Amino acid sequence: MEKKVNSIKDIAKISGFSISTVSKVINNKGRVSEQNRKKILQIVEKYHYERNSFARALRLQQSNTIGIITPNLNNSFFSNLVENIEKILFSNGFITVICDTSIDSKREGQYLKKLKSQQVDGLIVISGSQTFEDNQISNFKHVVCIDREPEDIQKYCYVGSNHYSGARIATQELIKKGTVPSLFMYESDSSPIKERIKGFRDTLKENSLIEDNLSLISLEQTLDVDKTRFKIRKYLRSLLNKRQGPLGIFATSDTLAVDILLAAKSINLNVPNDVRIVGFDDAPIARYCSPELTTIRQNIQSISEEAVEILISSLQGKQLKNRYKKIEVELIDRGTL
Amino acid sequence: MEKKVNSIKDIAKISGFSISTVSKVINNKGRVSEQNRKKILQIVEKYHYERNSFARALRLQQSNTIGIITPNLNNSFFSNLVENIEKILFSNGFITVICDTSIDSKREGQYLKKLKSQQVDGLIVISGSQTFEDNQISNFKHVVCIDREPEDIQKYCYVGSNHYSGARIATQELIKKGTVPSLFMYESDSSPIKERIKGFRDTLKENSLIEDNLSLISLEQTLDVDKTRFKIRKYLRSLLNKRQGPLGIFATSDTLAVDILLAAKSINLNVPNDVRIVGFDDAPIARYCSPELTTIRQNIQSISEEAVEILISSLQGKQLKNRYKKIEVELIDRGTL
DNA sequence: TTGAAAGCGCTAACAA
DNA sequence: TTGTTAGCGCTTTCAA
Repeated sequence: MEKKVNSIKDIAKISGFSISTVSKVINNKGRVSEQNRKKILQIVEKYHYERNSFARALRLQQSNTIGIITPNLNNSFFSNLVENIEKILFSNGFITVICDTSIDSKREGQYLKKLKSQQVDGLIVISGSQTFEDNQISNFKHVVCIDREPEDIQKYCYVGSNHYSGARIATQELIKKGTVPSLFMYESDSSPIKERIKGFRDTLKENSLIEDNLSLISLEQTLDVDKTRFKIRKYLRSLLNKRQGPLGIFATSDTLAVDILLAAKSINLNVPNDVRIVGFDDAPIARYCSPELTTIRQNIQSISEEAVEILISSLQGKQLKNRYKKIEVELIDRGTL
Repeated sequence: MEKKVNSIKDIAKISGFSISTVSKVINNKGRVSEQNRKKILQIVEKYHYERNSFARALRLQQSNTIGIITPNLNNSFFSNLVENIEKILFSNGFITVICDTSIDSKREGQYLKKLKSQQVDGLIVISGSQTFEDNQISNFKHVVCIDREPEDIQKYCYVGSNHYSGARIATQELIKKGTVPSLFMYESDSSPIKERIKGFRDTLKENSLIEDNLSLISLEQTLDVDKTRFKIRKYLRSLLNKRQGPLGIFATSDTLAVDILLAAKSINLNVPNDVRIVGFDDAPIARYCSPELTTIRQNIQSISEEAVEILISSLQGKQLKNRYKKIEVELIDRGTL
């Protein structure tokens, strides 16, 4: 039987050429006579030689590996993003290491450390901490942040949806339908949420609508489903007392929107007659409720593509014309408006 | 400013010890005086030194990397599994490379190749092809399959839910509620589906219920949501004609179950009065419909833990007592039964 | 207890 | 056009 071949040295020995000649052939670099190239290639084939990527990475000081930091994979927005990015990177010859931090900055730190020692070539950070532990992230030369803007926006590249415009569209539509909209959100001071709040407020103002204590409703993120819906019902009742005509609600996520929808139904409110709802994301769940959810769609495909493009440009040392990119969103009008 | 430290050599220089002493400290191996150990550790800390894993992998001929092959990340069952496994592996010191095949065996092949040249130590295959291209998977010494049983069950380790028992429970409950159950499924000949069908049929038989042409309803997987629901409505109407009393439906996934729920509502059928439904998985969506879905919960946590445990044992060369493990499922009774 | 040095497989600068 | 060789950062054997 053919003996095990695992190094370029073995190939060199078998073929009778030197290591460097073989290396040139394998990497299609430098000049080797056509004849010898073929000979060597044949032997490579025959013995199923595969170059050792560690030795290569060690030598080249680059790994062809990209790290993705994600808060979790339970959320369809994140998992979709990760899925897309991973595919695009793979087709560009990169291996992806996915790090699920569970929104735990300690874990995030551990991952960053590991990624460092893995010497990833670049980093994609989805909705990461605003500021990183020990500023560990500055250890990485090529970083693209997605969704949540990093504090030091000069330093890192960024791609995200135009949350401001999304919020404006949603709010405007709700007003058009004759409601005085409220915004329902989970407690958060992330940049996307801030932008949405701003878009919401600006639109209210432009329409000469006055904010009151029921305009912005902020729910604790820790609550379980039942408690969340219980709270929502309470708010809905208050709103019913205070507002004329149908209620208008802009929810900052589709899951929250569906929670509201379900809460409304449970107190015999009809959607959209009594309550009009616009969500955010266009998550799969938007089509799995009844009526189907009207929502602002984030273009995950574009976000992924842009992020990878920027990252690869950065990796190639290209001058980046666009370090900061906002992707447009779109109203998907279904049954809750 | 502290100058950049990236090798054990730097640490050696700074600390005044030799490379090998530093190495011993870092790896907690060999004997080093307590005093010096502390000194070195301090410097390691201070300079945020992380050892280069390529050099290590090259030297040790092992990567501490595990590959996960998954059909996709859109499905909460898979993404949950991946998330859990990744976490457990990470806490065991492994890096995970996640490969999303989109159920495309060509992509699967490419990934397997890449993983091979990355020299992953082991492989976890979630719901992979029954048989692999070119039998590439036999290139890997340590493989654990999850969910879908590999053809050559002798060769690979396996962990999955007890689908048979899950189907039996669901069917039995439906019968208890006075229905003559039908099973709704997507076309598939994967082992989990086969087992569920068998469980369903066996339970029917034991209850002296005769199968007819509406007992097993198989939907094309390619259909979009609207078409799927359209078909479901058709089947529902046929069932209404043929069956006495409330309809009983066991759906092989929660998404499908919710499709059925929505289709039923859209033709003014009340759930659970007119139609009783049991799903499978206990996906998040089960709590985002109304009424909330009664379903068979797969214990993703246990599956993940078992799979990793088996993989690690295999990696450590331990004799495996259990190469084939079925995890029990559980009925979660909510509002659709 | 500590250190010197070989060598994992690779690439690339340089020599022939 | 081809070959020799240094060295990437690490672990480990063996000597001091």
